[in-house]
Amino acid sequence: MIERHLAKLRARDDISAEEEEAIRWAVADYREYPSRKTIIPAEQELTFSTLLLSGMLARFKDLRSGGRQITELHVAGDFADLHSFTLKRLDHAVETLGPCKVALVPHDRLREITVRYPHLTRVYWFTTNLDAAIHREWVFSLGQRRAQQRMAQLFCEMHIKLSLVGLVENGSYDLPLTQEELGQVLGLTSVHVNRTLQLLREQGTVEFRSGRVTIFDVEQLRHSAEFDPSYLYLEKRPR
Amino acid sequence: MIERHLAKLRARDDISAEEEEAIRWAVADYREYPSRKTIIPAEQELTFSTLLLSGMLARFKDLRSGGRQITELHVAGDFADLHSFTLKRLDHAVETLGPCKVALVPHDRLREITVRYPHLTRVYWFTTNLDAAIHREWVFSLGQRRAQQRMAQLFCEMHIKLSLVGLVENGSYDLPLTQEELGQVLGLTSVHVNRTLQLLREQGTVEFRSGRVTIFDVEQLRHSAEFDPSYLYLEKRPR
DNA sequence: CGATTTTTTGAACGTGCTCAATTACAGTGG
DNA sequence: CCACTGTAATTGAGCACGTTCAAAAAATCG
Repeated sequence: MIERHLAKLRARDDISAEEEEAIRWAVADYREYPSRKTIIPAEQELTFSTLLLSGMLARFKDLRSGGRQITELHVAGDFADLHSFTLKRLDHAVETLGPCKVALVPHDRLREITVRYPHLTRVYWFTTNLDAAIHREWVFSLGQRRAQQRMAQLFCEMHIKLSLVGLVENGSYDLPLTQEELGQVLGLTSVHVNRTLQLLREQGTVEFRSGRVTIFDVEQLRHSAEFDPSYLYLEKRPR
Repeated sequence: MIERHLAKLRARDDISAEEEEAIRWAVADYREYPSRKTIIPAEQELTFSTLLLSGMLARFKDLRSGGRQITELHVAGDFADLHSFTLKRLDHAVETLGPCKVALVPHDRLREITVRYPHLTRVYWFTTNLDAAIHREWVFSLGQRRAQQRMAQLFCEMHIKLSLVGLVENGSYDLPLTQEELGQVLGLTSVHVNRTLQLLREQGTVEFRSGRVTIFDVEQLRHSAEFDPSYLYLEKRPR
């Protein structure tokens, strides 16, 4: 069940058999959720972290006056809230974007890992730092890129994240978002998302239809977004 | 020299005398830099992290086609790049916003801390997760708030961060940025920054002049930005 | 004091938003 | 199988926030 998670970790560093065993030991329970369900409310005291096994999750923050911003999209193999281990509560909520299976990892087992497995601790620390790097890229994107580039950048990012866990079939992958929600990721209205999607479609580089992205020309797409994957830290090295 | 750093840590959790000793041991060297100098270039292999003792630092990313986005502002007591310990290189650069004094902490000493001081490790892990929470708030702000709210939110955030290390004098603090750079933080042009500053000034809630922010009405300012400091995790509790 | 940077102002423009209506689509029950 | 319902996608028109370009005024620094 946690194979995708291990694949993600092993793409960045070696994980020993003993460490793998520790990870398996840390999982206390499994759970399934239906689509569009808030599985972690903001500000709530948490005693375990949630590891996504299949499906997709969104972290989001709401403005009292109506707006919603999605701050990260999680794919199978990601910890949705490993950071809740040190934060104890979250400044955002997490909801499912489709049916999801998750594994629950109690914080006291994570604490045990920090005591007994320093290297594994550093690897997990790395993964939260990777989330932060993705946040920075989104800050960059929202601040400096216009709608078209912004959307292209997102499609490139998801393409790589999903590739790592084997969920891309020749340039095509599931992204179970409505245009409204895509707008909540990109800081755009659904109307403008619709118009921007049409432009990209006409250019023939990428298409988004009924929750599925199809990239026709990766090079062109990356070029148009000035996409540089270095912030995804794809190289494997000792942490 | 590292008193401000300890103050910041101790605002969120207890740090024992032994842990304090470990932190002092971890500092290998001190350095000073002039204003407007890039002290950590992007993508470079790093073997130590930089702890800011005095002055202010900015993390930023450049777009090939010209734009620059500042992704975080660091104040005295912050580690500017503790995340480089696990990332090994950074996806952004760091520059001084005025004369700065820093302490250098070699990564191998941080590694030693992860082996010998699990609790201190969790505290440091927490601080990088706090950086990520600040990134999320910026993503939220750039995506959902308009210029005026966005600027108000930034002034509120810096007010709190600087308060924690005693650098606010009745609602007034140094923010050594030009309006151009403030625009690079907020995703706005310098022209619009100027006009937005005038609006805020006319409303009498806050003023920004020659690198210094003066807040006349904190409540009003927070209200106008829908500012909620929960993302700064100001409560002290065991990590 | 002169040189340079920063702030400020004006005017035209454009990207993206708002509001509102229409069309397409998916799921449901008869 | 089709009408019915609700959600999602699409289109249009007008508007506003923020940009661009350019110039002037003010502040800062040797």
